Amino acid sequence: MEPVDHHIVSLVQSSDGIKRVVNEMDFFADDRSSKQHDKADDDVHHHHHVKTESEHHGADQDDDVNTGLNLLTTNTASEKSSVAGDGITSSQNLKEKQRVNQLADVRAELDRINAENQRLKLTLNQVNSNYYALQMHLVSLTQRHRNRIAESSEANTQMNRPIEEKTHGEGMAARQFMDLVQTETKAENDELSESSSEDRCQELSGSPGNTIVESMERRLKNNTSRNQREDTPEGLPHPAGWLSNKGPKFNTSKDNEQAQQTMAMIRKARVSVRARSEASMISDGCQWRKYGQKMAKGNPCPRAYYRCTMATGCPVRKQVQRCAEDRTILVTTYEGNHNHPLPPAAMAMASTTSAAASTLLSGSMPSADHGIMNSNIVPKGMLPGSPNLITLSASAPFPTVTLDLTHPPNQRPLHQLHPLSPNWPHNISSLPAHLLGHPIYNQSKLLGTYLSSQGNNELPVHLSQNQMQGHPMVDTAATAAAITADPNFTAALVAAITSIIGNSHRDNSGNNNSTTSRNTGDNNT
DNA sequence: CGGTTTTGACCGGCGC
DNA sequence: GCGCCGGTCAAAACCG
Repeated sequence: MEPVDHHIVSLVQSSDGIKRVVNEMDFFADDRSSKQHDKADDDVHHHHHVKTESEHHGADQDDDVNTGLNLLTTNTASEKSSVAGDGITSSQNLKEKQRVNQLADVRAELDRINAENQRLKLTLNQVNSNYYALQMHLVSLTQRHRNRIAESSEANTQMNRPIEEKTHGEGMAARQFMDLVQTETKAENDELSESSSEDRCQELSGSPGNTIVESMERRLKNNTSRNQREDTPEGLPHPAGWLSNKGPKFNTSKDNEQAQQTMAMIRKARVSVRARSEASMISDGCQWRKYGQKMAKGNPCPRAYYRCTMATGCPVRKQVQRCAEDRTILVTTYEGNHNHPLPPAAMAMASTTSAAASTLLSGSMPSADHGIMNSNIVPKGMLPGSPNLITLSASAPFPTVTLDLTHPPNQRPLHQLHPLSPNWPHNISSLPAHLLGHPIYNQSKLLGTYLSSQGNNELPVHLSQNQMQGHPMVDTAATAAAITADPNFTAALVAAITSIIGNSHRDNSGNNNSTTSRNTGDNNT
């Protein structure tokens, strides 16, 4: 909303006689220097300019102060007459200026409040989404845990019962939750012989952005079968204090059907990552082979098509294209599911994009009841002064979630991103919350170590440990914060992966991006 | 020599 | 039916 007045200023400053008024209206001078007059901003300015015109028109009803509008084109004879010909005294001009200023001030305040309102709505929506996702995961974990308890010996039952009982408590502590996750993770490892190897492989695989979908599908499946046995999972904490009542629950077959339809739709979803990079392609840990390049309409930069070559027949594709407006931004769009386990490097990247996909998943659930997804559920520009991290769009045949990692670092200092800070951004806190317990979630530890290895003391360290010790949402969000706050995220990620993973997993991980390695010159490592 | 990139051809969907 | 467009194929070129 700030560019509104900024634009007013720039417009009126080009005129004679109104310049002083304009300067007084420049409430947002701080933003001026940071704004780029790219196409997107031009659109915003144009949008607000309409309001500016009406604003000035309203002022014209009281006084003949119409000069600002005419500045858009040329100074007309009528304008000159209105300024010089009517003999308006300086005091009247001053009053007029004051009125205009007050009007602009009120409008700016109104815009600001509206933006704040939208932001709060978004926050509420994200919180509900996070709670819903956690609910899904918790139901799955608790049910499996209960099954194990029923099948285990009494000794094991005595060990597990406290954990189970804790899950019944209202407002289960995160520490307890993570204990459960740990127990369940161990249980899953023990159950490897029970579950098919393919399923396990799927659990460990997934292209960036779709692993969470796979996981959620299985959780949904588990939840479905369990709901057939019992309507109310005992392990699910009561909504009060933990879950939102608005969160969709698959307690009926209708809900399950709808949810599975949603899953089918989401399976086709794409995850787009926007990151500033000089490289021709960001390194995400997978091996890719370029199979085509086309000039897409509306973008002078060619679009490159890659397919995953880490395993024969892997259906995962990705498209890489530079942003037309800002060619320093590289847009990578992933599609499909890996049919092979991912190396840690790829999973670290997946933890980022899966967060976006999970947001797509959770955020689309309510509207999915109608089979329609709202386009741009998170509109761009929703958060004044802060970057847009996640954008959902269903305008395409398949829903697309965009994870934006392109915001400048000085726009949101890292110290403001500390989880304990009151300035903790709500939009970031909505990120990968329900990666908890997901296999890729554990890779956050790697990512946190990567980031800390880059010498940035402000970045969260030992994320996984902290998450295991009772701050799952906060520190997972800190991971995303660290990612998004780092303008050179790709470089940091690649360097860290190379330094840490490369030693022990040199064979199948690290900077194994053939395309990137070939384009070493433009890789920002 | 094997894997990858390049690049024109080809295909299918979609709108007019 | 035709053209446009996005996506893919595949042969040739390229590279280590």
